[in-house]
Amino acid sequence: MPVAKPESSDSRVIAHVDMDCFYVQVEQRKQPQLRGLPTAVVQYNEWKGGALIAVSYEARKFGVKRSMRGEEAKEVCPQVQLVQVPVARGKADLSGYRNAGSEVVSILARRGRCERASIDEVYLDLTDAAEMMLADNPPQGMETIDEEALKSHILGLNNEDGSDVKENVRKWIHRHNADHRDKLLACGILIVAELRMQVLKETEFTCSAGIAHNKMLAKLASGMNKPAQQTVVPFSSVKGLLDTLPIRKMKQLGGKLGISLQMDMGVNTVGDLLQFPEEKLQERYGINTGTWLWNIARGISGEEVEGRLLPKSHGSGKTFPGPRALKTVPAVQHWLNQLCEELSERLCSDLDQNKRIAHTLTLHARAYKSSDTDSQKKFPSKSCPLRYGTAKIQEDAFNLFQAGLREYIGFYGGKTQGSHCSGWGITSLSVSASKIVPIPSGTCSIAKYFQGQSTSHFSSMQSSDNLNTEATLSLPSGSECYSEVNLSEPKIDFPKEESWIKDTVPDLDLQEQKDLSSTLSEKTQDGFIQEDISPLLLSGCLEQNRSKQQQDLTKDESQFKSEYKERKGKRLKDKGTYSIIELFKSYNPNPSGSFLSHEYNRTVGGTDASSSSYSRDEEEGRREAWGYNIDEIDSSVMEELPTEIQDEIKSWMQPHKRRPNNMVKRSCTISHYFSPSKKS
DNA sequence: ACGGCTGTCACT
DNA sequence: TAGTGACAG
Repeated sequence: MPVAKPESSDSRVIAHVDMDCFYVQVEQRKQPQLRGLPTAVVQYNEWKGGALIAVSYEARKFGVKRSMRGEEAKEVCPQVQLVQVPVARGKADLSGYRNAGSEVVSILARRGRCERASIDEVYLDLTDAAEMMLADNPPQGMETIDEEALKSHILGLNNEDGSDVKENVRKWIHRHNADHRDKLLACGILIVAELRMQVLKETEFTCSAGIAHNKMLAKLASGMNKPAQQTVVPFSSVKGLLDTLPIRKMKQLGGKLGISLQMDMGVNTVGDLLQFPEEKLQERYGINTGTWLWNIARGISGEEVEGRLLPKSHGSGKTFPGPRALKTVPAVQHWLNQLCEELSERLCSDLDQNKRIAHTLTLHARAYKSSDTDSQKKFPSKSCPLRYGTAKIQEDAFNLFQAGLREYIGFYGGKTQGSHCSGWGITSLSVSASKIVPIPSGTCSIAKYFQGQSTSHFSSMQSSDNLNTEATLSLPSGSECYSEVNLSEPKIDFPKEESWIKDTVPDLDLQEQKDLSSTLSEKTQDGFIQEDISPLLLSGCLEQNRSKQQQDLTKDESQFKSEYKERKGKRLKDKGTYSIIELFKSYNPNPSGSFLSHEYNRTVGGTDASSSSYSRDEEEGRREAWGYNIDEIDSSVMEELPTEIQDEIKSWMQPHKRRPNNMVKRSCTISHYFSPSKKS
């Protein structure tokens, strides 16, 4: 359910940039001969020509639509060029599109806070850039306005018949008597036009954009004139825009909530919403959503543009529709292995390129169960701490699947009362990695400190310091080491054939069932420290990049594990006497240089800030990734450190400023421009 | 037999 | 928390 956020200001300049039929453009850049031709991107060509997932504007003119099959598209447009999505490991591989999206983001992030909203959409907060332009070189004083900016669409601008549209736009941008908000938007027009031209020049991709005072309106506007155009929503046009806008066109109202508004409340346009008092909406839809609805009816949306250039999770999944459903455990395992391979690859790239580590692995599946009492039961999602390394991810994912399957099948091991074997089938599988946090980069002074005071012992092991600090200081709570307990659990050996349930799943009594299905969650509640496993996790990824002679490390892993456990216990017990310095000195699981050494050099070299690929907020996230409350660090430990380092640690530990979830505030700055009764 | 594959967010 | 569901493109 949507939630209302207070609006920080009603004169922000927010842009929403939306790539035009992005997948098509990516394919056309690969194959320039396709440019200008009606083109569509399809995935899985086997069945009815595959499903269309992107359609060029040329093809749309012929009536080709997304959600058509390739064959249908050929019927309405015989000359349509169908390009297949790349396939890897037997599944669609979207990495080319993801990477292309990153190219775009890195350009758009140049002028202000930038939020990657999806693979092909971005929000920008250009308020500061616009204010600066207004102060230094306001559009009102410019002699010429860029051609691309003049092609903008300005909602509410009176274009009488025969009038020169561009000339009207030029006048609007040049107006001296405009209010502050419109002048800011005028700056936004110029900035966004420039950014879009940059994108075109550097990536060959066109995009469309909306420019307004908040995200909701910007998003609405970006879709109004496509492709390759931009649309502006001046403050004064908001009411007129929303009045007749079909309610389902609003973001978040395209689903059940929108239907309910229509069916239950008779609301067909956003304007229709205005007649309902806030209390009525809250009564029907809850306090948060009620206020949110009341706000959006008035064009109020306080959502901030989050500075985030990178995704918060990675996933890899595949569906197995109908007859293709997976019916044996080995078949599931095979596909899980493929999915995990892809996921692992992406996690390693993320670690390599962005210095981020994912902490949670989740398995999702959909299943059907014929001949059973509750066949609509959902296959449960399961998650566990994520260990790096393809084989480990595969192993963990498979265990999650088995845990889910046991729960899904239920107490009787798949047998119904009539001792009839119940068939199950898996119709979709996906694995995802979440809780991705940056490896703290703030270790600069710590690294210097130890480099300075240590002997050869330390200097030869610089690269692992990063890991160690991360490992020992991070987030409390979570599991000790999932791998040690859960993975050594007895596993069921499945036969290759379909009837394994009948043949091999032992009949378990109630208590056993309970134990099995709750194993995963129980093991994570032991009060140990999640990041204790980090170096182990990482060693999995390191393995892949490491040369042979470095592998001696791996064989010491179990020893390292138990030492680690000891130390951790000690730390928890002897809180007052344990030294942070001891922690730093004692772990050196990776004596040779790893890929992390380059990160180390970068930060120590002091050139990090300029070369960082993080947005400002992500840099903050890096510091916050430690997630420690300063109070939780024993003062005697802190005192051992030089003040310089104490200060740095304190700076990472600053608590989040966060509003409680149910705090609903409303800005009336916009609302008082609307007439509805007492509310303003 | 399904739109497939991703991704985010809020609720409980 | 972990797990679920809604929504989007």
